[in-house]
Amino acid sequence: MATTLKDVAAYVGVHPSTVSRVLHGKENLKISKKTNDKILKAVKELNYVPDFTARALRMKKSFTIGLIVPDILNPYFARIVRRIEQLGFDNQYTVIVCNTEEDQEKELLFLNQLISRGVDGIILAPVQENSDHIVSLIEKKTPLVLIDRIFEDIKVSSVITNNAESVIKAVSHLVNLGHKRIAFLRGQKNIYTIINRLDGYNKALKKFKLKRNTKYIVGEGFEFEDGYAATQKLLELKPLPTAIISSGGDLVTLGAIKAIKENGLNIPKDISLIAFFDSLYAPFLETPLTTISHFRKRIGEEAFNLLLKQIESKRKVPAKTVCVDTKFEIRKSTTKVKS
Amino acid sequence: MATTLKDVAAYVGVHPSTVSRVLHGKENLKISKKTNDKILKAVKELNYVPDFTARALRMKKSFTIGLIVPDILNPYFARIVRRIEQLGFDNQYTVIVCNTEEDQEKELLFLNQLISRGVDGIILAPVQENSDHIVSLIEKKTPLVLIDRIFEDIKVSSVITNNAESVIKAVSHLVNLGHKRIAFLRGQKNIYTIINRLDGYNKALKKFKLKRNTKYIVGEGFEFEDGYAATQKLLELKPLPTAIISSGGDLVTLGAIKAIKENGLNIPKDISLIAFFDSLYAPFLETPLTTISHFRKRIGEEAFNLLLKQIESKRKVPAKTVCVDTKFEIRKSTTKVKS
DNA sequence: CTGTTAGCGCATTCAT
DNA sequence: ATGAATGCGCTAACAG
Repeated sequence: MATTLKDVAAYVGVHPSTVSRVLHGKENLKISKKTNDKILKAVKELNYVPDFTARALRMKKSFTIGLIVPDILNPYFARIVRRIEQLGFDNQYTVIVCNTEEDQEKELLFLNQLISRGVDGIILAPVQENSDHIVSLIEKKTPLVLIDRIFEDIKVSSVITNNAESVIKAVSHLVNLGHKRIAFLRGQKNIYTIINRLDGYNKALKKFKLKRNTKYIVGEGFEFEDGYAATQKLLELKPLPTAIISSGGDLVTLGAIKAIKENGLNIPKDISLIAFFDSLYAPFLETPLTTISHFRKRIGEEAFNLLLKQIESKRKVPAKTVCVDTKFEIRKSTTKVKS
Repeated sequence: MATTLKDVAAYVGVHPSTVSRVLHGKENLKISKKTNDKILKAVKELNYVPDFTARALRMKKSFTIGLIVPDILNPYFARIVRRIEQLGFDNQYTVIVCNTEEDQEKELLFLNQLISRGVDGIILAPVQENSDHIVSLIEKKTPLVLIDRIFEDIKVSSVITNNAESVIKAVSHLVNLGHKRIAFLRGQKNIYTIINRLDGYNKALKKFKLKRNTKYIVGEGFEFEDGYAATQKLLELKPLPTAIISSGGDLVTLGAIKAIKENGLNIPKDISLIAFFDSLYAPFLETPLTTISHFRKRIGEEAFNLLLKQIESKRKVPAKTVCVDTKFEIRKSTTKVKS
């Protein structure tokens, strides 16, 4: 049995409430130095640790936040999660991380679990098949911050990245190298991020007056195998694309690389590759990758701060969307088009 | 305000305790189907979600476990964490993940935080500078499982891997390729895992009658830069080693690769490399790596099960140490020694 | 079968 | 400056 407030109080010979007051000591005006010291000493001696559960129940504040992401194995989310945990630690918040694996049902389950545990707020990268539960969360005034993926018709604080612009920059780079047939490996479908990247792709085609070939847009999933399969399909096409932009993240890109290699093609000699890629392995790959990467720590920080503001402010904080830039790094996977 | 048991009870016209019973329905023998249904219906209608905090306080059981690892960005731990979270989810436990960053003080802080939050048990990959807090944890009978790193003089359930044997296998492979000057890039010092790997290295040298050169044993840290610096030092040595075994994990190995490249050396032509490496990028690197990797999911499972057994058993469960095998995969980073 | 009572450990309001 | 009383939401022991 752990020692409680009551134990400490009995030990010193005061009332539990006095001990409680000393421990929080907002207005020290109201406690005699003598008992204060005695209590502090007793706390040490008895090795008293406050019971967070009881406190949470009483104060209706758990000093816990929930963080729901698709998958912590994804280096993109891993880094964001790490940063948020760090900031949580610094600010006395515990963070509970949940992995949806892009499963909408799990997201809902986790959300309820977190609510039931009385978290003070939630940071969520939603699966985006459905948004009803998110709306109802907002209605209940649960502090909430969306990352990466937002619903354009729902007003809520969020942190996103400038996906469209990143792709335009990438296409521009390829165009400068003489590429005209640029394929787009979408990765997952129907996700805000991907939709925007695709949007950037389309805009770029228009801007640089390139012909749009629907067959050059492939990919439905976010796993290694999805990238592999989609790229396979791509490489069976008649006029082969001379470049691919992989927007599905690290795993999808790895799958794409495997497919390209298996088709006896060389990166970048036969085909150039630009990828949304966040792991630090990019420079060490067989062909060091030209990448679009994220300032992941920054994203974590923005999200945490946005949430903390909501939690700690008594009044409703107006929704705010922060957009974080991406980083374009040219390495060896892009080169001039074969003439 | 969320709806409570009381609200539901009032709505139906029964006593709160009845609602509670229905919701847990152990022995349904004791509740009339009629009220049961009425209550269930009310729960739905009022969208009642039980308050975990209150329940935890009352039952002295939080359905939460703590998981403390050095760093979730490390693919080794990331996968283990993911698996444990998954199993937690399946078993109705929430898991709180903490990253020590190899900081002993942080470990202690996290431990106290977890205790204070009333976790039902803890899985810990300790920093291993100190073990007092772990001993006192055991004395308090907190269910505990150590992973990866254990203290030989402390009896507690744990999951480890057969480090020494893995290295012997690696050395054997190199010896078969004709290598005689094999260096050992330790990575971090004074960690159970590393000590054992080094031990395996020494045993292997003896077994294969290779001369031991203290200068061939380098490395003190677990970061990219540590691997880079240690390898630099190694490559300044007079008779260059013909092979390196990197025992410091993914980041250290990446650092080593960078150093080797910068010295104008080729893997494996000039120098062979075997690494403890767990990310799935290994086959995609410039030189696909010959690796010793872990069955990380398995490790997570063993740890979780060991913990769950302790948590759910009423009587003390005898400490048990599970050893999980490693996987040796030969790729392109090892070859016959130059003659 | 169901209501009553009690209390987990704490913070807080009201006394004094 | 401190004690007493109350209750957060829930479960469990005991009645009936």
